[in-house]
Amino acid sequence: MLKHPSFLIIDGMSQAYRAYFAIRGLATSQGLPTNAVYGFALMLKRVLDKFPPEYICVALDSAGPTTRHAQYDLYKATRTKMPQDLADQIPYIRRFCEAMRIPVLAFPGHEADDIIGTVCTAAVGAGLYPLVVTLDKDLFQLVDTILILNTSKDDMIVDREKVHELFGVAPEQIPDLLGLWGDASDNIPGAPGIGEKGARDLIQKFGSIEALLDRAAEVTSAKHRTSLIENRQQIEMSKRLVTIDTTLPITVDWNDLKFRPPDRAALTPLLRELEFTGLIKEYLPTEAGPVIDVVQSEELPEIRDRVVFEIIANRVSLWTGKSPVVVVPLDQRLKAFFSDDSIRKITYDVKNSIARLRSVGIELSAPYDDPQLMAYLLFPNRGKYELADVVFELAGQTIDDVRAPWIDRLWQELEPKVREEVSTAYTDIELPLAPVLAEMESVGIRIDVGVLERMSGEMGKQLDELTRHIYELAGCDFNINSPRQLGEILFDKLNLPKPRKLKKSGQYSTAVEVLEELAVQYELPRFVLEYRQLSKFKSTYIDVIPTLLNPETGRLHTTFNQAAAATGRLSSSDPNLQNIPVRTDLGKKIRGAFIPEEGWWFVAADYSQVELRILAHLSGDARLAEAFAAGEDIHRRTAAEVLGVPIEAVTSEQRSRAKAVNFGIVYGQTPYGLAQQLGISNEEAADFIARYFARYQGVQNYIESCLSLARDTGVTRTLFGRIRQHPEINSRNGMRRSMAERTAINSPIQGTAADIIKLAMIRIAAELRDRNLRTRMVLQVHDELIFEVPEDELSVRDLVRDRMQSVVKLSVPLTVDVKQGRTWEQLG
DNA sequence: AGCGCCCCGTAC
DNA sequence: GACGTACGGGGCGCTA
Repeated sequence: MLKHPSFLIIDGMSQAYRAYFAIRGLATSQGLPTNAVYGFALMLKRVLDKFPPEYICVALDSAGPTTRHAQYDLYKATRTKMPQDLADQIPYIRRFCEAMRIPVLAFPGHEADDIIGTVCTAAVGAGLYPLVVTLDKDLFQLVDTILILNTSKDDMIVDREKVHELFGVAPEQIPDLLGLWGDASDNIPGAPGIGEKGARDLIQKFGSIEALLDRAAEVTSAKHRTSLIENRQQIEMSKRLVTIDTTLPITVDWNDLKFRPPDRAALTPLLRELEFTGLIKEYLPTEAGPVIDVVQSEELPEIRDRVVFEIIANRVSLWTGKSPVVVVPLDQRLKAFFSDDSIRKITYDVKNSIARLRSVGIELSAPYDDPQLMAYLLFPNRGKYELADVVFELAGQTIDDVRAPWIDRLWQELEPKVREEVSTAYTDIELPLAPVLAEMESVGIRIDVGVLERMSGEMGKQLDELTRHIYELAGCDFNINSPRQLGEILFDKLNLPKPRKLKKSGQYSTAVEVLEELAVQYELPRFVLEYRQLSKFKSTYIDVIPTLLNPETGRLHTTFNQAAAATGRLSSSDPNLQNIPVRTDLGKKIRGAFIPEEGWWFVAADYSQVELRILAHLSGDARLAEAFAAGEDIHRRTAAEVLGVPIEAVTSEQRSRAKAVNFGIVYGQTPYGLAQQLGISNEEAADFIARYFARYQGVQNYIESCLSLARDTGVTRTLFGRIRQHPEINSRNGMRRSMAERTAINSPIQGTAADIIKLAMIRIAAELRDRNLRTRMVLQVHDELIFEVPEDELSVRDLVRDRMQSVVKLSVPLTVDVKQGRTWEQLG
């Protein structure tokens, strides 16, 4: 990813500050505070190891007023003075840089930002690629000229796309954004009443502060419009203040900035003086050889039958079982290695590795293994499967930058267990699914951004209006988004009938059931309910999705998390496309923004009642199986059975109650839960459930045997052997025990459904490929697959239905409904 | 400022 | 307390 020759610039002040606050209490035995120097040195080592540059410098502020103070006498006026024990460490940071032979650039009257801007501009002119280590938002305006490395965010590299993702605007619009937003730490006022969100919306719409001020009359929010008109000069000045000057009168001799090895004679005593004994080893290794060699791929060391690989940025780390870890560029020369079927390739997070390899035209060939998927299958309750977490849990070790040997160690430990415990789920489901998911993520889904933008504008207006009404009815302004403030207004100020209090916070609940009940009688909660829905949809979907689009293709690329849900389901994030609204009209409108390629179709195929069918299969309940075999409306049939009425006589009310019971059974429902759901008494609910079990005794017996097995073994399994532990199944704490019982009932059912659709995805993906079809799978929503299909391939509807239905043979039929449409909405 | 927890709400 | 699985936004307190 990084281009060479690279030029590394450390924003010394921001790094010193960060280290100072992040590390507390570090000092030498003499009492000299060293936390900032230490943090700085640690950061530098990490950065140099990971991104060894050709040129390097550190930029520092100088004491005294700068050109910005001349423009604005209150510049940084509110900033508290640098703490003395940090100021005392700055000379040591300078000495440290000197010993490292890294030039320090600082010029009286000029800020580090402007120095960085000027030097980087010159560097680009000299054919270098600057990488700036900083936390300062201002510098993001230079991205493209530079890349930014954020060491406190897992070494995130910020490029143009990332700036867009973080701020919603292009790098060159950052001064406009900050000019409106202001910057409290530098005492830059910005536009009063316009915060981060407001500023972003306005800049996205108008492009720049100049255009915005010219066309202020077009601004829809009255608050924003007034602020813009009244504070014109202040806003223009704010923009000037946050704009980085790239034209300082500095000349750079690139020979001085060449990256050189440290001056050992100076560095050793300095590190001793600072008592950084650990760092002496890091910076001045005495061991025979380096741990990491950078070599060309022709020089790969002798390979054994398995090789661990990891791809970071544009480098591939390879580990063959003994030092060194070899680091090679990610390019076509590795093709032979990755397609060699005599080598077992081991990588952590194989979906990601496959995607990275495909980006350079390499396909990962079997055999391969992924200890992350192994850990997920063996311990699905963990929730997090970052390498560091898993190593810590399994080996109790804290890992460092050299990760490949840890991956190997995990593989050695987990591989036999996986083969013993969850072989089918691993070999036949998760491993072959990874390349399918990688492909789906890379394909993405097309978005009609105009639909969302129009909705956003309209909803913004409605929200402004609702806000006005709500404030009026409340008799004061407050934050409607704050459940606490809302609760106080409704129940303390206005004395509406008080609801239950929440268990963790003791606050009044303002959940939808509570507000709906109040809404029968009062106006305010009605408005709040409307506000809630608008604001939820706008902030979660409508305003977020456009910021996540690939700017070149206009497509949206979610991440399908393969090691996340304890039951074996996938999850989706950034954005979560598995919870796009579907029920309300507004939700449908959002789905209308998801579109296939011009002239193509969406085809959706969903399993009908898959969890109840699985329950029928797993339980062997004859009555339930019979209903499915007969192709009956299952909820209607349940109502008829439970209420003892003919199926034709079931009312829609009765059917909907039966539906709630059917769902409840799958979730391990209690009478109380059902009563809440249906608004009936606990006794009625208990009676309903009892009648259900009397009619469906196979289901009752299944649940009992499932619990009994869980109590004995501590685990449950799906039809394909996917395991889940239930450690609290025998807990003496009743609440925890009940929770464990519910998960023990639900997991085999939900997990089997997950296994089935995953198998179908693998089969369908293989078939689409083998038949050279252009149709592509774009989404999975637990029991539904969505495809993007060219007009002349619409016959894949039959293929998809058939493969989904036949992927596993159950004692009841699996049926799949297929629909097609020109938007996602039309698939509903 | 960044993180984690809480409340709330969306999906299946 | 009270029906399973997720993700995520905003509020808010804590910490650094």
